[in-house]
Parts: sequence; structure tokens; C-alpha cells
Amino acid sequence: MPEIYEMAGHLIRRLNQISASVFADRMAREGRELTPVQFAALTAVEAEPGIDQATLAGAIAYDRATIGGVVDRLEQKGLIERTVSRKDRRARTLCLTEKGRRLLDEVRPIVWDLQKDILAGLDPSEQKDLLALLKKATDAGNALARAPLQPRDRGEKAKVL
Amino acid sequence: MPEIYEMAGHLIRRLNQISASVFADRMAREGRELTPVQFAALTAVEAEPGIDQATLAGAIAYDRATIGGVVDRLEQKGLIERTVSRKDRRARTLCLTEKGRRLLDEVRPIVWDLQKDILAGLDPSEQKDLLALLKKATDAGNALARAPLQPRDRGEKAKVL
DNA sequence: TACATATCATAAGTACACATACCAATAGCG
DNA sequence: CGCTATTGGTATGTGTACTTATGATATGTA
Repeated sequence: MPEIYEMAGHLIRRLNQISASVFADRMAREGRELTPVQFAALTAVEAEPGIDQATLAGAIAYDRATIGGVVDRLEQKGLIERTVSRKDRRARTLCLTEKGRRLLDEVRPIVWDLQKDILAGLDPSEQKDLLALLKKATDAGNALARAPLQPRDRGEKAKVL
Repeated sequence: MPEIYEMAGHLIRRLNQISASVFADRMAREGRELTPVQFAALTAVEAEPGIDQATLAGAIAYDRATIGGVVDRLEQKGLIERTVSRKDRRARTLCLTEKGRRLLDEVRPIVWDLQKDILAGLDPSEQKDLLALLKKATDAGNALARAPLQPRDRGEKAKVL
């Protein structure tokens, strides 16, 4: 019987913990206040302006209820604008504000750069292997997650505007 | 500039999400109500009866404040007993109850078995590789986490009883 | 022994992450 | 057109996961 320290679940949780910590530390050091989800949400809204909350949730693999709160905070910070859709009065259409666009442009290179710190203990070839294995495992396990990723067509524009 | 879907942070989060989901689903199917942390905590208390909360937190790499809540819930379920230490009146000594010991014995094989479902998309040799890389990356990044793992000596008995 | 320092647990506050249930609104179908 | 099923967002509740602050207690040192 393996110890928990050898189990997949434990190791994955630990690495996620490290990853979140690296992200938070780096943001703090850069004088930014942005969480990983918030960054992902901004990125997805930029890629598809006018996206509604449910579609956004699927695009970054989060729960609908969770995204509600995330968007609340992004709106409070003035990074995102939320308007009732004209096509579907249930839906909230999301767009970046000027401030949001600017912040995203500034933060993106930082987030990109910090990725290497997460796996700093591995040499480049190991990093590449790990990334490939993570990709394969997450693709295969996607359906098992509570909030599966709902891949979006690259060219797809928001249908619900 | 890579998309978020290719970034280490995103992939790690997704795999953790899948891992947590597999754990929860399996527990529900087996008619058990136990979260991953709760399982880890029970395991650590069994390995070192009389351990205090801060040491427990270090042993399974959780924040001290988080563990407080986890232990609360385990105590409420009657799986753990919490008593003020006689050696140090600040510390709370933790021990499994008979019910806790029984539950742990029943659940352990299930948790062990479910690990393979988390990485079901990978073939055995890839699973082995991924596990090794995860181990190396977490060991190397341990100090970066907010709640680093404080490895315990295998034979070490609780000093604070 | 007096005192500064460190440690254990808890409290309060923020932010996820999810389940569940609900309402408003749309969509599919006969 | 009316009925039913589905969907988008929110509300509520549970359980992490962390920060910062506080009180009680230990500990090291002068």
C-alpha cells in the first residue's frame, strides 16, 4: 500500500498548490492583484468579446456559480463590463473595459514568464515531457471533471450579443 | 505567446480538478462522505497518534488555519478525538477514534484503487513517468508553497503528548 | 527570575470550487 | 399556440485554502 506521498492525487494537489503560490507571489511582487481564475477569465473575454457567463465558464473549465463571483470581482475592479444581452435577456454579455485591456496586456507577459518558475525543478526536456503528459491526461480525463472544458471554435464570434 | 490551454498552471489546475472529481465521485459511489484532505489527515493521525494540529498541517502540506476546520469536521463526525496536550497546553493532541480507525481501514483500499482512474488516459509507462516528474517537481518546488511539506521521521513518535 | 521571542490554536476576512435549488426566459415540439 | 424541457444567472450552503491578527502559553536568554 503506497503512502499518500506517492499517490497521484496528493502529488497533483501539491503541484497545484505550488503553482498557485508562484502565481500569487509573482503578482504581489509586480504590484498586481489578480488571481489565476481572474487572469483566465480576462483572457477568454478578450478572445471572445460579448461572451456570456455560462460560455465563459465552459471556455476555461469552471463552474457556472464560481464564475459568477469571479465576474463580480472583475466588474468591481472595473476590468469588465457586464450588460444584459439583447438576444437573450437571461444572459449577461461580458466585455473588457479599456482598463481591463490595458491590465491584461501588461500582465500577460508576466504570467507567461512565471510558468517556468512553477517547474523550475525540472530540466527543459523534463518540463516538455511533463507538459505533454499533463495535456494528454487532462484531455482524456476532461469528461470526469465537474466543470469540463468546452472547447470553443477559434474563429467563433459570440452568438449571443 | 502560448494560449492558456498550453500553460503549466492551467494544465495542473485542470488535472487537480479531475483528480478531486474522481475522488468525490468514487466516495459517493461507495456511500462514503470523505474529502481528500480529510483522508490525508486521518492517515497522518494514524501514522502518528497524539500529533498536534500544526505538525499535522506540516505533515500533509496544509495551512494551519485550514487544518483547524478540517479537524473540526472530523471531530464532528466522531472520527477523531481532540484533547488539550498535557505537555503543552496550547496544543491539541489528535487521536483516531475506533470509528475513525475502522473507516480508514475501509476507505484506504478504495483511495488506493481510485488513483489509477485519475490517470486513466495514460498508459502504464506514461503514468510512471508522470508520477516521477510530479514527484521531482513538487520536491523541488516545496519551499515555494505557502504550506510546504514538513517531512516527518518515519519512526518518530509524537513528542507532544 | 524578568522579558523578549516564538509557537499553537483560533477568529475574521477574502477567494475559490462545487452542489443544489430556484426563477426568468428561451427553445423545441405537437 | 401552448406545453414541456432546457438554459442562464443567482442564492445558499459546504469545504477548502489562504492572510492577518490575537490570545494563551512556552522558551531562550540576560
